[in-house]
This record gives sequence, structure tokens and C-alpha cells, in this order.
Amino acid sequence: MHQPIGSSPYSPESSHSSSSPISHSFSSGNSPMMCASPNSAYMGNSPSSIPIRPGRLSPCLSILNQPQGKFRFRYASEMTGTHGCLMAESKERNKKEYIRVQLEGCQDREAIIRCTLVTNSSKPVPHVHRLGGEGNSNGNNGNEGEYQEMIVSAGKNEWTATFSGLTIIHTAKKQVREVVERRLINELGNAPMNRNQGQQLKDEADKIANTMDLHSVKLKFEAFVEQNGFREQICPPQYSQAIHNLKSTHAGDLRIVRIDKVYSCCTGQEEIFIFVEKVNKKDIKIRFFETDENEQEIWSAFADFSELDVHHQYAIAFKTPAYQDPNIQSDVTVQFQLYRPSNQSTSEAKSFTYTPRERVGMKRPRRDVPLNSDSNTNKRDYNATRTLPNNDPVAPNTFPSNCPSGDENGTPSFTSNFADQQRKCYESSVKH
Amino acid sequence: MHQPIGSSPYSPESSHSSSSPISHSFSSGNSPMMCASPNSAYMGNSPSSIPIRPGRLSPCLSILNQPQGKFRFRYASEMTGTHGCLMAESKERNKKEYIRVQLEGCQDREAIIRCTLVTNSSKPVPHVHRLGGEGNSNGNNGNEGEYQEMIVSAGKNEWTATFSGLTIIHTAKKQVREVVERRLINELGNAPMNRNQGQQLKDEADKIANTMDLHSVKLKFEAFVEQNGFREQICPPQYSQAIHNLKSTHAGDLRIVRIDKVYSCCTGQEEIFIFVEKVNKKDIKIRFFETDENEQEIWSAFADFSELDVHHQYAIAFKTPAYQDPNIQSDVTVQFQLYRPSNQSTSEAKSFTYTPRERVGMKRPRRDVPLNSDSNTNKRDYNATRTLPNNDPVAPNTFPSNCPSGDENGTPSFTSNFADQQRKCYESSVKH
DNA sequence: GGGGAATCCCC
DNA sequence: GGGGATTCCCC
Repeated sequence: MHQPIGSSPYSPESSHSSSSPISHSFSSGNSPMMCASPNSAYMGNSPSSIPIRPGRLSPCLSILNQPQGKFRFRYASEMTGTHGCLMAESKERNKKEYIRVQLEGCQDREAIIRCTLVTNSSKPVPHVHRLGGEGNSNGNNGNEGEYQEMIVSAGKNEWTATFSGLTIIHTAKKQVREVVERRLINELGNAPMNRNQGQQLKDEADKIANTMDLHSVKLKFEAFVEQNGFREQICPPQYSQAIHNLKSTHAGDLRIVRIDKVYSCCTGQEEIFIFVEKVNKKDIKIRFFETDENEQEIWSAFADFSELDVHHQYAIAFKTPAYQDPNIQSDVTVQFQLYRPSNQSTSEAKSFTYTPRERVGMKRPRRDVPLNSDSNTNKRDYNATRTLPNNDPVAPNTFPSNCPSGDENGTPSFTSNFADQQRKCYESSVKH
Repeated sequence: MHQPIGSSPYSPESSHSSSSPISHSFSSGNSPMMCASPNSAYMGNSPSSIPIRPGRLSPCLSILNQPQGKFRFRYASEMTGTHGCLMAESKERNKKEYIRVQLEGCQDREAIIRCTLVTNSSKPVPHVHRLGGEGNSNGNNGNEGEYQEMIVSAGKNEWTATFSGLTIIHTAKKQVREVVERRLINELGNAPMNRNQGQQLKDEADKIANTMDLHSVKLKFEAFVEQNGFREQICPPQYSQAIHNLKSTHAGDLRIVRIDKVYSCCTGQEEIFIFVEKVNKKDIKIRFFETDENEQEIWSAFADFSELDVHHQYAIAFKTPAYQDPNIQSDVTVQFQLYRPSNQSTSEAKSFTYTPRERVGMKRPRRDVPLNSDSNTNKRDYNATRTLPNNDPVAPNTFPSNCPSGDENGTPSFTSNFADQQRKCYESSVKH
């Protein structure tokens, strides 16, 4: 102990109660005080820094490889069989990397890096979910899944702990309160309580349990050295980026799986069906946008649909928004993507084409487009080249082309590749 | 007792053990015999008829109003709050009718009609699910949800029992075995067993538990008269039609909720997206069919899709089957519906229009790249590639008409109201 | 690794 | 009455 317990807001979260080599308590605060204890990981203020050991330079932890931002948390009931474990975020899709944490500036022979699961909140506290791990070479058992530890040293691993085989075990909602309460009691060193204190504790547990986000966690890394059979925390903890539960509707990946039609008249209001991965109908939008050559967004608009158009979380029927310019002369390629307002996340974008609308009052029964690409759609008076059946009330026609429809030089063109779009477009524009 | 127990395959299922006024045992057989007891509702043979009381004309039960064929079974955990109860099947959508059962030809002053839940199997046995009921005027309590009873008489209700407020309580899978075992033991009158018999019973319970269909039940109606404090069954039981659990994927209603396009060229192979109610991708087909003026089916075909085209049970992307006649000269209206092979159930049909194909042999420039060639239906991650305006291999085109495409006089017409269909149709026909 | 069935919760 | 969140199971 380098400081009296509770002597400052900086009192360490873990510095005195752990008996070597492995502590089972969650936060190591061991204050006999009640709920207001600033030493409690749950109830107190998190220390904003960690005391430096007297007469030593403070080492420092740095996360070399962050964990994945998304991972499927598994229930204890799913822990039979193997389901893949928490890896590091990696730029390359197919490259597997492990989570790595390095201890810098350590003066001791070796140190221990501990990894625990904490809440994704401004003041991280131990999470009710548990951290599982099997491949861990240090093979910690009997820790109730509450942490994983690695020994680091200069010679062994250049002070770098590699956490492989980590797993996040999802505590069922029903048990959350109980787990929190048990930990609170532990934190308080199992001090005897009177009825009032007991109630206070229960209330606090309730509050924490009801508040804790079960669908995102962070990893907390701490470094210790062991001396004379006691552990000492040697530097401030580091927190990883948040890890979101892939199975959750609110955190799951947004994805457009299938699209029935990827073009629309620039006047919008055309119905598109898409299949998507699980979405929450109250928290989903479809965003159309266009970027310039510098990737700068130059236009965006939301598609038109209501909750009723979201079919059981997996499909959406929406109407396209009007393009910014109702007078485009050639196809314009834009993008669209799912957007979740609650956390601003988006899906990958899919490309989408806006086609020109029919010109109103255009007076050229023309065919200025090479032979086949055309499109000009639906002039009633347009005389198609093909032979029409005698009573065919129209049906102007053009035929397909292998030529590009919009030309490379930017020459305006009325051509569209999408005849049916043109048709509808015409209809909607003549209504104006 | 009118017959010795087990004396015949017709020994009554419920005739002697029940002590008045309410029996708690499931089948009333109370034989001391072991597993082979023909008297056990679970293990024995079901009686194919019921003994007639000596010297009496046998009365008879008839079900005036059958229960609904579909109902959502509720778990015990859902029994808080009200969720609607089992009603009778009714022709008119909005008309609420109760399940009613009449006892005919009863010579006694009054009788009791009991309703229990049994399996939907050739030899119905008591179901592990329970029958709940609250609105029941006879208000049976303490029957553990195992039956509901009504008293009938000439004056009171014209021998007709009305079962209102029935509910089906879904026994969780985990408890099925235990419930079955308990009942078996009860059936055997809690007779002492040796180890071997115990094992036999467990095995039997296992078998029954694993075999019982938890998603469909029937109601069993029995009639009793009470005399000298004893009950006597007075006629053969009646079984209702099956009631299927609406929440089950296998029994739930098939329904087409939304369709992106209701027309296709008669040559088929056009992609349609539909939103549906929960289906099982391994047990669903889409059937197109046509009926003549007499409602006789004159053509049918299945749409083309694979399991991969079924999106999370709620949406399907399929290709239309070719119509029987590739040379139709005007639109043909057919129907399509979902079809579940396992039980031959179908959804309501939606109407669908086949449009004539473009005439082959007409000479006009065209392309041989099918428009839809990129629609790789079988990839979950369907990437709409048809978006690049500049190199889009273009589409043939026809134009819309405000006139009916098929004319009333039967004059052949190449016109279609569905220009894009024509386009695709054209392409698919040129591929031939 | 992931889909969906089973169970439970709540608008 | 019903949709969907949660938990569990299994291909």
C-alpha cells in the first residue's frame, strides 16, 4: 500500500487487496465503507490516474492491436463447442491478428498484464459479462472467467502480451442483478451490513443492473508486478475500443443483402425492395448520397418509408428520394446505404443510378442517339422503328445497344438504360 | 366399474378411478399393472369405442362449433396479461363464436362435459400442454389446467356446453419429459416399481416426450354423469379438429405480405421479390397456377428459387416459372401462392399476370446479353452490378401504353402495360 | 460461424 | 394480438 485507502480520488482501483498470485476480487478495492465508497469500482468514482510507485519511473501500457469492434457474445449455454474467439481488428479482411498489449518502460524483471471486461461507459466498471479464454498460454483457471493474465518480460516477449482465445460470455439478463449484487458485496469486503445498508446495496445493484449496456463492452488492461508475494499495479489501466455484440439488433452489422432494382427516375418516388440484415424499424433510415471525385459528399437525401414498410426486421420497401437535380440529362450514379440514427452507423453503400426524366415539352421526336441506345421514352407520337401490331396503341420502342449510354465527353444525353424507369418517370413528370 | 380392467381393448379410458366431483388424474385408468397396461392413456391402446351403460341407450357427443384451426399457444411466462382465447372456427371473419359441444340422447337429469387437451395423432393421448381457462362459468380451479368442465342439462343449456376463455399453455420443451413421466406414474396409480420398471418407465417417457408434437393439439370431449358420488363416462369421446400453434414456423400461417412486381413475361425467369410471414426455407415452395371458369386448375408450376433465396424466413427472391404457353398473344392472369410441402398447406393466392413475349424473328438489332445475367440469385451478398451507366450493356425497350394491352376482342397484341417486362421478356426469348 | 428455434417480454 | 428481444440449440 502506497496510499491510504480512500485518501484521494486517485486511490487505485487495484492495489492492495489482491493476494498473490491471483486475485479473485473484481476491483481490488477492499474498503469497509458502504455504498458511497470511492473505492468501489461500481459505486465510486473511477480514478483518473494511477499512483506512480515511489522512486520509480512510471511504465505505461499501450494497446498494439485493438480488439474487433464487433463480436458475437455467447451465452454460457453456447460455450459447448467452439465458436471462434475475439481477434484483433485487422485492416485486411482475411488476416487474423491477435490482440496485443505492450508494457513500456518497465524496470522490473517481469510483469503481469491482466485483461478484464468492463462497461463501455464514461466511467468503466466491471462488466457482468465474463471473459472466457482457453488458448491462453498462461492458462488461468479458477478465475471464474473474470480476467485473463499474461506474463511479460524483455526476453520472453518483449513486454508484449498476446491475448488469444478470448471469448465474451453473455450473462443472461435474469442473472445480471444477482451478479452485480454479489460483486458489490465482494467489493465491500463482505462487511456486515444492517438492514438499511443491505437495502441500499440492493437498490444500487438494481440501478447498476438496469443501466448496464449488455451489448457492448471494453477490455481493460492493467499491469502488475509481484513482489514478496504481493501485487502492485504499476501504471494506469488502458481501455480498448468498444466491442459490440454482433447478435444484438442495436449493435449488429447493418447490411444490404439484396436489391430488386438499382435505378430510379431522378424524380424519385419509385418503390425499391431490399433484403437486409436485422434492423430495428424504429432506428433505421436509408440514405442516398453522391460524392464528387474527391470523395466529398455533394448531395444526400433519405428514402421515403415508414415502420410499416420494414418487414420483420429483414426487408424494407421504400420509395427513392428525388435526386437533387430533376433535370439531369444523363444517368447519375449515386450510392445508398442503411443508416442507424442512434449510433450513426451505416452499412456499406450500394451503387444506384438515377435516370433522366422525360422532358416535358421537348420537341424533338428524335433519335439523336446512335442507333440503339435510346430511350426516349414515351413520346406518344414517337414513331418506332419496328413494326407495330395494328392496334398497338403506341409502344414506341428502341433497342438495346452495346454502346455506353452516357458519353465520355460529358455531352448531355437523354439516353437511359432503364426503359421502365423512363416510363414511370415520364408519368410522374407529366403529372406535374 | 362395468368391466374388469384391461379385460378388453375397449376398456374405458376414464371410467372408474375418478372420485367425484373432480378427478385430477389424466386418463382415469388406474391399473396397478406396469408399462404394458392397456389401460394407460399413454402406453396402452386407445379404446376404439366406449362401453354403453347397461340398460341404457348410449348418448352421444357432437361438436357444434369446432375450435379454430390455428391459435397461438402461450408459455406459462406469457400468462400474465390477457392474450385472447381459443374461439370457434367461424366462417365470417369478424364473427366471434364459442366452441360448443352438445350431448344428445342423455337420459339423466344432467351431465358433465369435460374438455382436455390431447395429441394430434392417430391415437390421441393427453398432451403435455395444458388447457387454461378463466371465463369458464364453472370456474374450475385446482385442476392444474388439465381440463375444463361444463354442466349440461335440458333446461339449463339444452345439453350444450359452451367453452369460452380456453387457452393453450405451452409446456416448455425442457419440462416435457418430466411432465410425461409424472403422468405415467400417476396413470399407474403410483404403484411401487423396481429398478427395471423404473427404467422402463423413464424410457417410455423419453420416447413419448421426444415424439409428441408440441405444435398441434386436439380437444377431447367426454361426457360423464355423476351418481352416488361417482362418475361414469356415458359415451364415446369426441375429438376436435387439430389446433396448430400459430407461433410455430411449421404450422404458422403462410402469407404473402408484399410483392414487388406482379407480372412477368410468359417465358418466365424473371426475378420477383416477395415479403412473407415466417417460412421455413427447407419447406416452402411457390406455386403458380391457373384455373378455368369452373375453378378447375388447368395449369401449375413452381417458381424457381433455392434456400439461399429465402432471406431469414421473411422474404423470398424467386424466378417466375415459364407459363405453359410461350406464345400467348395477350396477358394471362394466373395466381400464385406459397405452398408448404410438409403439410400441403397454402397461402392465399395472389394474382399475377403473364405478358406475351416479344415475337422472335422480328428483325431488329438487339443484344444478346441478358439484362439479368448479373443477378446471381444464389449469392446472399447480392451485389447489384447493373448500376454503371457508362458501360451498361443496355436494355431493350418498349414503351408504356395507357390502353389495355390485350384487347377485348382477342386481337393479338404485342403491347404490354409492363414495359420492363417486355424488355426482359425480349431478352429471354432471344436467348432461346 | 451463423441461422433459426424456443422462450420470454412488452408495446 | 402481435412483434420482436432474448436465450438456446444445432447445422
